[in-house]
Amino acid sequence: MIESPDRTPLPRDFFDRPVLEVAPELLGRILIRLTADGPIELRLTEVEAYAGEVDPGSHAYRGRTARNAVMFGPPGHAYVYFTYGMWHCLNAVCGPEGRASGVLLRAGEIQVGAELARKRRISARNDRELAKGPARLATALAVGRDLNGTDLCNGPDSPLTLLHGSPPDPDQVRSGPRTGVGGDGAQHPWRFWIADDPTVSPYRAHLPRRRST
DNA sequence: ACGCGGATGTTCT
DNA sequence: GAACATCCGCGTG
Repeated sequence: MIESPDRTPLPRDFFDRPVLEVAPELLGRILIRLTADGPIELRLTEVEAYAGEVDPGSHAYRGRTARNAVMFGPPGHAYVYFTYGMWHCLNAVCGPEGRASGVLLRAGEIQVGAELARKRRISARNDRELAKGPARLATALAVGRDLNGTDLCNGPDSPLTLLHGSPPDPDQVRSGPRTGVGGDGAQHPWRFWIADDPTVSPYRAHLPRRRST
């Protein structure tokens, strides 16, 4: 028997908990993005936890700024940031309010609207690569800074919503060091993914870039 | 398969 | 002025 996925939205209470509890439980959840051309739905397969002001890897480590303000607000909202001059990444803010923690949504499987995602991800060589990586995920789902602060718990009429979906068996959840995080934030195994899932992005260690001229 | 450098612009020191 | 929660294309093996 296959149980059909639960298509009700995750309640705010789900996010209003310590981020290390929430992050692994986001695996298997359904992210719905409503675009003008139609809906895109993605099943989350890889996430990373960022623990706020106590976490050297977090954008909130040095306190509140204009960019990270949403992380300091109520849980269950989208924190979208722009990086490397080209890319956007999407987080789900967790609780309690003021803790400035969040979960980076790193990868997933596009289940609905793949034809829409392909238009934005021309370089993807197959559908498994459409959302294999945090910036690819945001690109595939047309997530930009305009969605920063969006309430993820509003229901399916919202531009961005997280549904209960079908969490994997706990035996299938893996964890390891976060990708692209260096320094004192590198050691914690705060990256979570579904075992053997082909849409999970490859691990890359943090590389200090040599400065060019 | 894997490693490297360039792209690009916002944010913070 | 440097770093950046990244990705892509091209080189080598």
